Order: sequence, then C-alpha cells, then structure tokens
Amino acid sequence: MGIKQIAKLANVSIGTVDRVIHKRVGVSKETERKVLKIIEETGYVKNTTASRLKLASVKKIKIAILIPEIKNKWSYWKLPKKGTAEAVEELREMGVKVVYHEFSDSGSFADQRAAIFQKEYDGIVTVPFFGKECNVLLKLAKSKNIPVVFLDTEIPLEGGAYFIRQNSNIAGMVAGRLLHGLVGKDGRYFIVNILNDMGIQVNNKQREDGFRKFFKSINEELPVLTINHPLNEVFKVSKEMETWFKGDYRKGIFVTNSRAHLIPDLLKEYDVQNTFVLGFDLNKQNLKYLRNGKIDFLINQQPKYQGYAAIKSLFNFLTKQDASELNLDIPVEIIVKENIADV
Amino acid sequence: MGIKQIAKLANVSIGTVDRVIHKRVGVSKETERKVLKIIEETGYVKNTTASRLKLASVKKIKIAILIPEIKNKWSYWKLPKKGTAEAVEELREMGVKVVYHEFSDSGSFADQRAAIFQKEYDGIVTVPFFGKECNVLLKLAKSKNIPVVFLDTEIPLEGGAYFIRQNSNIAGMVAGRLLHGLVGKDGRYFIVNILNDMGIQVNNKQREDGFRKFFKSINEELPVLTINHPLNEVFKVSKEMETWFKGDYRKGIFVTNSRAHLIPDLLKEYDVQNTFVLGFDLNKQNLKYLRNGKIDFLINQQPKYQGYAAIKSLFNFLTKQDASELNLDIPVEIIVKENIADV
DNA sequence: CTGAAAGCGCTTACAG
DNA sequence: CTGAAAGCGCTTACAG
Repeated sequence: MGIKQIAKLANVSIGTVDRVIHKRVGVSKETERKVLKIIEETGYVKNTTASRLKLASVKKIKIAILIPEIKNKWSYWKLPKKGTAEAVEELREMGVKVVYHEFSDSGSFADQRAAIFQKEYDGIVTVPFFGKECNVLLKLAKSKNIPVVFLDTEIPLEGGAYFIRQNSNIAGMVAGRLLHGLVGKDGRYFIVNILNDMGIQVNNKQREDGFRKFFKSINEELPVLTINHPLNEVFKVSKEMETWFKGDYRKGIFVTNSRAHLIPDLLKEYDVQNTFVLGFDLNKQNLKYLRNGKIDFLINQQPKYQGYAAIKSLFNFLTKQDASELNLDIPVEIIVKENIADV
Repeated sequence: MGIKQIAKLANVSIGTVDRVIHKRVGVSKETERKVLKIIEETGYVKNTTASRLKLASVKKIKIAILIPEIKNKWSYWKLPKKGTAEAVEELREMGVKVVYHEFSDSGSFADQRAAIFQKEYDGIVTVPFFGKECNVLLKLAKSKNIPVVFLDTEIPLEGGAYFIRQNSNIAGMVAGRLLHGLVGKDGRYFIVNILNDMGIQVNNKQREDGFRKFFKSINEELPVLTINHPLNEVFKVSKEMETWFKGDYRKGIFVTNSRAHLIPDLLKEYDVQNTFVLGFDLNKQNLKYLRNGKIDFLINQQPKYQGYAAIKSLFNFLTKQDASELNLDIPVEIIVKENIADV
C-alpha cells in the first residue's frame, strides 16, 4: 500500500498525493480533502526509507553538534560525541550528516552559535551550560523552525527545548538509598559538591536535593553535612569535617559529580576510617577506585547513549514528525565492581 | 559512490556488479576479479536500505520465534515477545516479518520445531530450555544455513548457536556484593533456588556459583545455606533454616529466580527479623515488594530488549553479513525502589 | 557469461 | 492547480 494506490483510489497523480502528504502549496482544497480521506481510510503511512533513498544523496539532513571542547578537563564529552558518531554511521544510508562545533566558555559558545546559524542546519544538539546563551539559541532556532536537543542536564529554559538526560533528583535518591544501605542510621553523611569554573552546577544541586529527599522518605533525620569546594580546594578540611572524620561511626560520602576519585586520597591523608563512597560517571580514575574497593558505587549516565539517542531522535522527528523521543529519561544505572561493562 | 560507478570503472554493467557482490553464479573469473578489485580500491559498501527497497515487498525476511506459551506461569515471556514486535515495527519498511510458535513442554517444542522447518524461514529465535531438542534444532538449522539466536540463558550446545542473555555468573556476584553490603560479615546468607517443572535451571545454578564466588573474592568465609525447593514447597522450612531464622544476626536472602515475592510472607509467618531480600526480574509482585521495602534489590535482565536485539541482530546479519551482534551480554541492571522505570 | 530494461516507493523539476 | 517523467541504488527477470 503505497502512494501509487492512494493516487489511484483518489483519481489523482502520485505527485499530487506527495504534495498533500507534505502539505506543499498548490493543491486545491477539494483535492486535498479527497486525498486525505483516502489516506485516512486506508491507514496509509509514508515509507520513510523509500523517501530518504533519493534525498540521501541530494539533500542530506544536517545536524550541528555544539559541545564542550574535548580536553582533559572535559574528556567526558568524547563519550556523547562517540555516540553521535555511531548514530551517524547507522544512518549513513539515510543521508544524515553532523558537524561538530566546540566551545570552551560562554564566549566561544556564543561564537559557535553564530557560526551555526550562518549555515543551514536541520537540527541542533547542545548542552545547557549557559542559561542565557541557551535561551538566545532557542529563540534563533525557533524562528528558523529548527529543533534543539540538550544533553546531560535539564535547566529551566524559555520553551521549545528538548532534553535527553538523567533525572538528577532521582539519581540523588538512589544514591541515598545505596549509601544508607551501607552506612545505616547510626552513621554520618557528607555531600561533597566539587565546584568548577562555573560554580555549582544545576544537576549537582538536584542530586543533593534528591539525596536529602531520600532520608525524608524513610523518616530518618540523619546528620548530613554539605561541603562546597572549588576543585582546587577539595583538600581543604574544615573544623567540622575534621571532627566528623574522627568519629567512630560509619561515614557515607556522596560526591555529586564525576570526581569521587579525589576522595580516597583525602581520606587516607586524614586517616579516616569506616568510609563508603558513591559518585558519578565511569571515568578511568573512578573505575580504578571502584575496582580496588575505595569507591563502593558509581552511577552511570550513559553519556555515549545520550549522544546516540539525540541523533536518532532528531532523525525520527525530521523524517517522521515523531517528536516522542526528543525528551528522554536516561535510567539511573548503578555500577559496582562486579558489573562494570564496556561503556 | 554506488553500483553504477563501480560498473563504469570496471567497464561492465550494473547487473554484473550485482552478481559479483552477491557471489551469484555466471560470472567469469576474470570479470569477477576486475570488479572485486574496483570494489576494494574504492571502498564501496552496498547500500542495504536501497537493496531492501524492492525486496521489502517482493521477498520478506521471515523469522520464526519459538518461545514458551504465555500464560500465568510464564507471563515473563510476553516481554521478549513485545521486544520482537517493536523491532519488527521498526523494520517494517525493510520487509521483516516474524511468526510466533509457542511451546509448553519439550514435546510441543519438538512439534513446533518441525512446523518451523516445514516452512521457509531466514532465521530463528528461541530459548535453550531443552538441551537435547535444541541440538536437534541447531543441526537442522545448520543444514539449511539458518542462523539461530537463543534468548535468556546460555547452556552448552553443539555449536553454531548465538546467545543474547545476561551473564548469570556475574549477576550472582553482583547479588553477593549488594546483599553483603546490607548484611555484612556478621550475618548469615540463604540462597533460595525455587525449582520449576524442569528442575533447577542452568542459570539459577550459575547465579548461585557467582554468589559464592563473590564471597571468595573478598576472602570471607561466610555461612551460606542453599535451599532447593520445588515451587509448591517453598513454605516448607527445614530444622536448620528454622535455627537460622531465630538468630539475632542479619540475614541475606538471595532468590535465584523471579519469585523473590514469595519470601516476605514466609518470613512474616516465621517472624524472622533483620532480613534483606534480593531477587530477579521486575514482575508485578516483585515490584510491589520492592516498593514497600520487603525486597531490597531486584536484578533486571531487560527481557524486552533481549527480544528487540534478537530481531535487529538477525536483520543485520541477514542483510549485511554482520554477525557481530548475534551474541550479546545484557548488563546486570540493579534496581532499587527509587530507580524503577518503565520496562 | 553479460547487458538493458523495468521496478521497489518516493521526490523533484518541468510542462501545461 | 495538476500530471508525466526521470531518478535515488539496488534487484530481478528477460534477451542474447
């Protein structure tokens, strides 16, 4: 059941059916109605594969990817990038093409944004690091009718934004559940926010909130100390921390970002006993400590899959008007030493 | 870069190029060499999408799915089935078709196997419940050059079998890690194998082994009691169990199959305190107890995804000779109350 | 053994 | 406003 059948049933040419399907101009109201009726009755759906066959060589789908520069500080970003590359490879025959733009701060983000809007893109994948700049991007994209998918974190933006990210609040609750299982109600808890250049990130705050929410949910008022430290001051220990360090109880340490690997050395330096550590992301250093038992749990955000899903969902939206996958909740994946797998 | 370019460069017609690509008969050695050389030099790869365009309507890819009858006892199997249906929907335009055959015991398995080989299928997806019967199936499939993918469990078979399943040994180790975290070294552990009609399943045994392997890996000799009970005798409690039940220590209960939900009521009946329960699969009853805190952890085998992956990987094998996905390790997914998601 | 033509379902100029 | 034809990359009869 294809366009040809529809044309025959509606007594028009296939060209006209095509025009109706794509809401192109130049079809009389009456003809349009007639064709739509037949489409409705027969339950016809466009064969996207066939439709891409010609376009794949003539008119590619072009997606701009605006992500952090991949260097040591942000090596995390090679994973989402890799995911986008895999999706492009899978969709190669469908004519999908991506161009990478990288930024290192809000200034270069704005520059690259300008570069993107100078070209003709069909979709944009980026990261909501700079709220203001993202709103500008969204506004521009809206005026050109270009869908924008944000990875990694959800922040409040002015509308029309899609997000593929883990629910940080739930991740925090899971973290609470897991650490509480090891530490129990007689222990003490540290929430460690390691700040970066841009201060505390929205998702770190959401994780912290989730962690506290978990304790509320089990009706336990437990001693939780929040520590906000810039990256270069992680090893600065306050009086209160030192007191807690010395206690005989178990201690649960929740690191709200990817730098849990900084903790074991600190604990060793201060000779802290009875500690349990949970953090985020399967980077090399974290995995090393998970393997040797100095970190107990890691939560994975499936960064590669986030990139993969962004491209696939944009493709499905652009070719089938299927927006259902543009917002995606990445499951909170719990990793222990035994179930480390390839990422 | 398509078949047309290759034809031009090799000074032959596109028909001949097609013959070479598909190793069809009726091409002179010399012509074949010439064409292969050009293909090599240009790095040409067949456009599978285009090649399926015509075949999708003329010659469908037909896959037989031989799985347990879906009734209460085996309601689990509606999940892999659903996954296959989703993959078929996704590949609809590529002309993929599945036919479901269901069995209820080894006799009907053999019957359905016979029915399958009476028709012309391009691939088979099934389940390794009956080793002997599976070897017969594999032999038949091999003689007809049909790939066979087994879901759920890996058992030793006579060769040529592909498996999409979780590594049960690793799952058992993860279970050990998680329960040990809650119960500690002063507690006691129960491994509960709930037998079904077919006795103990291979993967239950593997999970048990993994669990014990974990304790070895952390150098702890802990008291672990294995309990093998048929489904209708789960509530039969031995003398030794009763003694352990009364102890003041923490108790970790590892249920090696999907019936962890039977445990909380049993524990209540015997008034057992200080218990922690871990089991497999996100069925309705298990989820109920995970939500109300009577079960602490569930391990998910992503059954829906197993079915999905089986169809996709068979398609990739049949259309691109890409066998790389026919064997697949499903990650050991850890579920707590807070990260229950849609399955 | 090889080539030329028709066709898969759709899209795109072009003609009227 | 509408239709007829060419073409996307490949496969399949058919002719020689």
